[in-house]
Amino acid sequence: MREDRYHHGNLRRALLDAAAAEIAEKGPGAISLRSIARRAGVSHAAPAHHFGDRAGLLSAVAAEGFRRMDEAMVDAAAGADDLLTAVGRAYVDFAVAHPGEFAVMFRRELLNPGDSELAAHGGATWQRLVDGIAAMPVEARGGEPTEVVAARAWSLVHGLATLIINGSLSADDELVDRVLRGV
Amino acid sequence: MREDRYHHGNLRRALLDAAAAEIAEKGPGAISLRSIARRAGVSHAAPAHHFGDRAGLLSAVAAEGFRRMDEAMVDAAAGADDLLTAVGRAYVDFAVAHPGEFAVMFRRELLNPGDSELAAHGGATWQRLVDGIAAMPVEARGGEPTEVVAARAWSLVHGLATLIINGSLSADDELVDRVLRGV
DNA sequence: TGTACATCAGTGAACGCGCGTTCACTGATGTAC
DNA sequence: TGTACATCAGTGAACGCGCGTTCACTGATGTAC
Repeated sequence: MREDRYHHGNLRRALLDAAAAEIAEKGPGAISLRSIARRAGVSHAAPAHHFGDRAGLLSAVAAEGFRRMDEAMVDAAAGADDLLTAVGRAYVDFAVAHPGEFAVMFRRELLNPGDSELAAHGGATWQRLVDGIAAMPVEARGGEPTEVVAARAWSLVHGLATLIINGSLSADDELVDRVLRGV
Repeated sequence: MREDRYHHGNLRRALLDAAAAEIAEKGPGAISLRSIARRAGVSHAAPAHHFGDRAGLLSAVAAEGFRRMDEAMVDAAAGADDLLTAVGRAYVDFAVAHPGEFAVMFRRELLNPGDSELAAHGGATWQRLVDGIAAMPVEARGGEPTEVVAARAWSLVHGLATLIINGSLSADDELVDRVLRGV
């Protein structure tokens, strides 16, 4: 695909990638429509065609993040013997591998409240977690209610991912495994 | 204390409070030296006297956050029977009560790398956690190494606090308690 | 196969705005004598 | 107690810059005939 054509051909995709990379490098605050246009090598007005405004762009980044993370978790769950650990591991791995997306996925104040794609994907992940735990035998979850086990599992993986990304904890594979397994 | 004097008397304090409130409302990205000057009711150039620039202001907010959180955790530890839960609870409670400070404390890209006060306070909290766990009897931590237990405890409280603040989990007192206790 | 036309993606100049920074200043405070 | 002076905290006008947004435009593509 030529790079210097008038019609880019896949500009939306290129802008999303540029945005994720920029966020990963400098945080969501440093991003602007103009900065990602520069990064993608197009005119400063082009991003508005695809996303409308900053919130629209970030919402698209977040929605794609949810979609991909959900996908990774479903893949990890397929055929795993320790389901909760496998899915948790997929959560942490995705976040560490895609820090740009992860950095905006849970930042409501940066996103479009009405974005339907975002709402759909965001809710699905939590529901999948709750369903998985509800399906576990009662003794496997120490007799605790689903809600408590789910909140604890989510908190653990979310905190671990966050602390690794911001450099507070090392990304060491074995440490991650032991932290998740021991619960 | 008069409010309309030429010399404010406690402007640094007032600016820090204004910054924390503004961050809690709109996130760290929305903050500027000018916006907190407006909020504090002083001229737009005044904040530069105290903090130099944006990073200096946010570093001061973060440093004070660490100092206060550390204080709260020390208080909680005094005389608690279940030390880890009490300290973890203090961590979550502080974060939920001070979302503005918490939102910048772990965001290295927003802070001054060389800020000595910040470095001192940031390291102290983690060290206190590690020391506390190292002092626990081996059987109380399931024979796991201090490092793993500490990383898990930190991940859990950090994730729980983050998810409550961004609205993903409810701030319900009993849920928090059960999530922390059951580990 | 060719031609005409509608549609769409991206351009580039222009605008007004809030920002950080600079700088000469003014008002208040503290200290020396 | 009074006076002079240094220091410090905060002011307000001015600047250049990057931003989002608008808008008339141009170039490419797809479709009807």
